[in-house]
Amino acid sequence: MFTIFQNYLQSKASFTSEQLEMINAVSVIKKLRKNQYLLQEGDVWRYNAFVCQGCLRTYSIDEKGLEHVLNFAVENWWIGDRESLLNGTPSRFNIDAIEDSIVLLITKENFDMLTSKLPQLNDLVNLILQRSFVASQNRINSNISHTAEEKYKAFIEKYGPISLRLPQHMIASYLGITPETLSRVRKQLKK
Amino acid sequence: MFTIFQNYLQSKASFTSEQLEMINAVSVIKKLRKNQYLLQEGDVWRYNAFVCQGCLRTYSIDEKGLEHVLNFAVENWWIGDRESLLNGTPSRFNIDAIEDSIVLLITKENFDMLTSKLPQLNDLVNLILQRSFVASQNRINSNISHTAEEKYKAFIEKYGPISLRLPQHMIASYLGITPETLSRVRKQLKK
DNA sequence: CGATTCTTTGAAAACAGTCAATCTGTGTGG
DNA sequence: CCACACAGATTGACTGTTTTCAAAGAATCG
Repeated sequence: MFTIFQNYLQSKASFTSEQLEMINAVSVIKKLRKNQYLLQEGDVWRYNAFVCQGCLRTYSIDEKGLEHVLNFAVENWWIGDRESLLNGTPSRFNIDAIEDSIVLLITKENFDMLTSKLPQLNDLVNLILQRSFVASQNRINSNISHTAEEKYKAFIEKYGPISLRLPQHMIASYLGITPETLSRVRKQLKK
Repeated sequence: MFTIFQNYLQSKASFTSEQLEMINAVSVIKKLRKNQYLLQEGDVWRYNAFVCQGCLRTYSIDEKGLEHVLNFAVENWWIGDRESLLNGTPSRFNIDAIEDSIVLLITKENFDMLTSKLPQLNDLVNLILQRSFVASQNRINSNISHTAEEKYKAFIEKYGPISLRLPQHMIASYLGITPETLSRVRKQLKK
């Protein structure tokens, strides 16, 4: 599993084997069964987490008990609750595995140590943050501009083959529509 | 106007007067009349911009010619198009002044020079980026979870007195609803 | 195979959007 | 200073979309 992470790192920047060893030394592998929590609402999130294998989701639960999917993450994506990590506050979100998954965890303290010693890693993380921000701005733009059908098409476009791994009711939740509406949208599009 | 920016910087981190001078040296003040563009769709955005005075908005225009407000920014907020800045691509957004405004501009090149020489500034910018990301994630969560009325109440809650400076049709656009719907929501809430 | 979860479908109700008209306030030019 | 134009906000009637509730199929898992 370290190999997957190392391949990812090498594809994004250049690291010596000593540096990779340093990263390995503070990385912890965690296996998750389908439906298993990685983070539960109320807990504080203290890691940087990289998905080696599988698929996870971040979601909130509203007053009525309804789930709202904020993000998905598959192999080679990062996942976590940045708000909780940044402020040390209890998380308002849950993260769980949609498939059996393997994630690589590095505690905030260790990660900060790594980024201070490895400028390439620091730059990489910063770039990812910028891209994440841009992506979420674009998602907001899509949310306020488009109808259910347009949002679904844009989602399929953006997620490609990954979308086939996601239950429809979770995609509906991600788009902010009901599963019934998504089912009808799909029926429309089949023609 | 530099004073406003310096006060802001000092309130967030500690800078020597030489360092502030270095920042001043690459800062450009730009005055904007109400309705004047700061950025037009198709142009490349090359700055980091700080609002000293006034109020601006970032918005897109869809195929039907409708405007969709992505963000507002008032005094002591940063504004710009990070996607265009990061990738050097033509912007898909417009930024214009809602009130007569004054912004402080620093080109990307100069800003990178500053952050490489001033770690406090680098940390500050990184913190802002993280907070911006968290804020936009929360906005997405609100978008997919709430009705028009709930979104409007959350908006007023979050923007406080600033909301009084914004035309209603722009708030409606920000929330992804029509001006008529917002007007009716407000009528409801008056009781 | 039986149980559970997910998806689809139907009908009715709630909600938001569209179009058109009116009202309000602001600012400009005569 | 008034009159007028203009942009923004409100209202009403109507349309269309999405949700809700309920039930029936399909798929998945132990």
